[in-house]
Amino acid sequence: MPPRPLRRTKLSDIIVQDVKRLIVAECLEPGDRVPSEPELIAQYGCSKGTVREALKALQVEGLVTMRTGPGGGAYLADADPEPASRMLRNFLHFRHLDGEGVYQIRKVVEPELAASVTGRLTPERFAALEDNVAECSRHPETEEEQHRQRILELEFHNILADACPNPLLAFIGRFLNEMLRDLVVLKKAYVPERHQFGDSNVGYHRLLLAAYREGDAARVRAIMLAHMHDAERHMSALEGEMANSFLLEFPGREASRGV
Amino acid sequence: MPPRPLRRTKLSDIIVQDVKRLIVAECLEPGDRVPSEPELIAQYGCSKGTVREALKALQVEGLVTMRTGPGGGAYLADADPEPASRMLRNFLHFRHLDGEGVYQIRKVVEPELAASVTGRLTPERFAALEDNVAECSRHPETEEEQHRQRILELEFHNILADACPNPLLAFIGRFLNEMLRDLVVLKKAYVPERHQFGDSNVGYHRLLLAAYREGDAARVRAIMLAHMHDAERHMSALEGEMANSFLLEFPGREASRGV
DNA sequence: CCCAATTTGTTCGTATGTATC
DNA sequence: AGATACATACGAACAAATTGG
Repeated sequence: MPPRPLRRTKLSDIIVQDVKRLIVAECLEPGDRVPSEPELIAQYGCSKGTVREALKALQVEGLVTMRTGPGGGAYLADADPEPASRMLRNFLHFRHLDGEGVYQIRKVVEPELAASVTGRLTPERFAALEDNVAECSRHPETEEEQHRQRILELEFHNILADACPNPLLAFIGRFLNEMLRDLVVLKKAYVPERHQFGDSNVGYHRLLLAAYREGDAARVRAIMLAHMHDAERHMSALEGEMANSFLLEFPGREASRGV
Repeated sequence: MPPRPLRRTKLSDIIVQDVKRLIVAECLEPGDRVPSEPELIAQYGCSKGTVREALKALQVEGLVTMRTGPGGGAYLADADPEPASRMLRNFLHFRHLDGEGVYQIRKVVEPELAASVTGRLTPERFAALEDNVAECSRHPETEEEQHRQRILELEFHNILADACPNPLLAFIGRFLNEMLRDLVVLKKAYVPERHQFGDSNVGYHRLLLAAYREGDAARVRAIMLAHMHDAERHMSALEGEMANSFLLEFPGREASRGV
């Protein structure tokens, strides 16, 4: 008989790993059922609290969602970049990443991303891009509206990311936009006289649309590169250091889902 | 008066958010104490299980580590890219990312990363790079050793990432290497006759070292770009589709910590 | 509309392992 | 070695949410 069970690895962690193995072994897809609380309790002969911790971990990792009621339980969540994005912000909270750092990456990523979606823009996305440009072209009446336009300008790049067939490249692009968005939102020392920044951005966006219509990937890449250099210049003139509170959720962040 | 307390958001999630707010408000750093189980129980007037779930969530997010015994409790973990990396793999498990996709990003990220560390390599890192090249130059006796050399070749790029002052750029570089590493580890259909791939890689690494010694960032960038194009060529000839089991932990993955 | 079944969410009490003093 | 403080784990119960009759 085993006098000491001697588990050095916590049981809940084992359950987490086993469920992950189950997911890949059974080729489960989003929406499929994974073992529920009672099932896991029976399978591992442990208490409710233990399996709840395991399910909580899977939940935080964005792999499952829990539903109450009959037919409820744990279900495989559909792929969501949010958990990865959140963890990456957690990580960066303890490092210092400034606007310069964001643009160092943006200058190489955005041109590649933009060029790669040439000829892949659906009419819907084209319309969304044109709507975005139109919305950003209006002269802002209030300072708040100007603020909103800045965020909308970033949405232009998110639409391009949505069209990008490379999921990792799209993720990186969206994440960079998110970083810049937080910076804009946080920026109290917002300088109104710099609305020429917005004009400059919209100008580049218009050039990009023209290049997309002609399907000229090389020109798209060149325009986007120039756009990034220009934006970096405006940005570095504006801000000192990027605010380091990536741990927090800001109002309106969840609004950037989809489109 | 409120007849129904009506918590629509789960209490454990509120605790998680509050603790995060506390971390940024108090400017806590890795190693600092965060409220322990009994403290949170008293503060929120809830049960153990609830605060345990909250702490579990913070643990999965890589923000805290738990210690037992007197003076134990929850402590702020030092910044670790692993949780973000894990979540990103979770996300990509449900998308399809192939070798081509990895190299699309690698071709723009690695040259930028490599160029940015020019003049920033400490003697220790220089020695590590030279050791790496020496180790990879030895003619592999067994197939297993050849396999190990491939992984070591990726380590060359990780050393460069360690020297990169941009934390996000470094993370992306390391993550791409991790993806390729999993591909190499998984690759059963490993083709031994392609050991010229290794020779090619080591050749580029030697050229990079020479350019670093001269502090020529432009040449570093050019060499790395050529290196990536060459590696992509070898890679795409080798593999069909990248294995999609990023959820799992592979043996030896934890060995990639540091250096 | 209510009632009943099902499943998660939460609480209390208790016991055990483990590290510190 | 013993006492303390903390996480870890178990079990039984109740509350809340959801579904279907």
